[in-house]
Amino acid sequence: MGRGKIAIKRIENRTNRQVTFSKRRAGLLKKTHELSVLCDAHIGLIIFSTTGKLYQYCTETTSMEEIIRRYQIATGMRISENNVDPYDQLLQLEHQLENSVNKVRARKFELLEQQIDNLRRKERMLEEENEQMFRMIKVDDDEQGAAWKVEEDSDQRHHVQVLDQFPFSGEAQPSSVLELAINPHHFPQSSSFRLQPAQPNLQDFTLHCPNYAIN
Amino acid sequence: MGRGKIAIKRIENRTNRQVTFSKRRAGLLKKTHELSVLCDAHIGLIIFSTTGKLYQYCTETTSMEEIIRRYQIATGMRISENNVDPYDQLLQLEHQLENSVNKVRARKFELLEQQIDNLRRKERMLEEENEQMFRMIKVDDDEQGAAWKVEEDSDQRHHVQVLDQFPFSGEAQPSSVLELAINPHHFPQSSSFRLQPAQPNLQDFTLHCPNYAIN
DNA sequence: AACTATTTATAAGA
DNA sequence: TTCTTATAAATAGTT
Repeated sequence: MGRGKIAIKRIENRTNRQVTFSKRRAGLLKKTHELSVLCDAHIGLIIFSTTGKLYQYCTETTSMEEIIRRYQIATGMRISENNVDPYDQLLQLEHQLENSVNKVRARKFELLEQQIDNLRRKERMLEEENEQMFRMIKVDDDEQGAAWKVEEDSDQRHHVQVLDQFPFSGEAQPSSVLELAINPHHFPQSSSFRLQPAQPNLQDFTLHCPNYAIN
Repeated sequence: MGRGKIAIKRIENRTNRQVTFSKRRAGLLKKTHELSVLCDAHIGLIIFSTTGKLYQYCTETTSMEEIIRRYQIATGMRISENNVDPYDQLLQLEHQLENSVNKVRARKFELLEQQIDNLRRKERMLEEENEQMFRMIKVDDDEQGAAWKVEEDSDQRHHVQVLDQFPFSGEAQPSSVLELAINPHHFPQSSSFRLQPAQPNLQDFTLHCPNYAIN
């Protein structure tokens, strides 16, 4: 329609394209409006020019938001599929943060459990030590008049020192909380306390002092 | 354009309207496509018929999602304004769940801290008890030949029993994890262990056995 | 932006 | 619906 017929393909002449865009855009908006009014249809038309400028038409009795919402419902379009730039980036960031927080939490929990384990072990040790001493006292009571001798070169408070040196794994805190997420094995299990040092000492002590007396 | 001219107002004749809708809809889609191709524009066209049927056109090199996203960015259309029904409900649910999870986590952490506190207290008690007994043995060693007498009616293992009875606050588990969020004071602090029972017993024991001897 | 020859769209009828 | 066709409308190229 015009002085000549044109093929439907991109107009390479810049000015020509711009002019045609203006004319046809107006025509399209007019026809959109006519269809909307004549046929009582809800129409949304969004046009972005090559330069990025926005032109739109929307049926009077509704809004573009309403039409988009209806469109999304009708097509089952997922919320995340639009707003990719600002929303998806936030979503990704959220996931990353969540991931980090979970790692921190897991590590924190691990440390607490280690602490509890260490305390439990220490407790058991102290109880056994305690009981052994009570047994010693009891035996002495039974074997009236018997006595023992503490070797002078043995350190009577060795057991206390051992406990004080107790290298509680997990009780030392990492310099930064973020390290927990970055290096979840900040405190390797191999550095955990081992029971051996304390018990043999107590055993030794007991073996070397087999006899004692209470008056 | 046609045999006669028509006014741009809703076509009341149902059949006529339907026919016009079909014809003009096709024309609009064609013209939309032509504008898009000729002028290299990004166009999205959404049409809902009176009966609610969806027709759409979208420039080939893009997607309706992309156009809607661009439109939302260009107009500053807020995300929450569309998808109010399904999205906001999910958002609220998410917030509620998050809130509950945080309460559960807080309560869990509280329980762990209580456990650690209890173990610490028990540890301190055992160490003191232990040290006292060592002091007794040491004194005996210094006062060579001296002896003590354990009263037969006192329970030598009382200290162990006290520890076994230790009512660790927080170690009993609530029946359901959800209870933690609902009732954060499931285990009141008032039911926590108190130190008094153990120490006096040991003091008593020590006082009653001031003298002992080691051979 | 206005003009206008032509093409295209479509209203009404079949 | 679809086809036909007279006619209205749109618009390409020109000014």
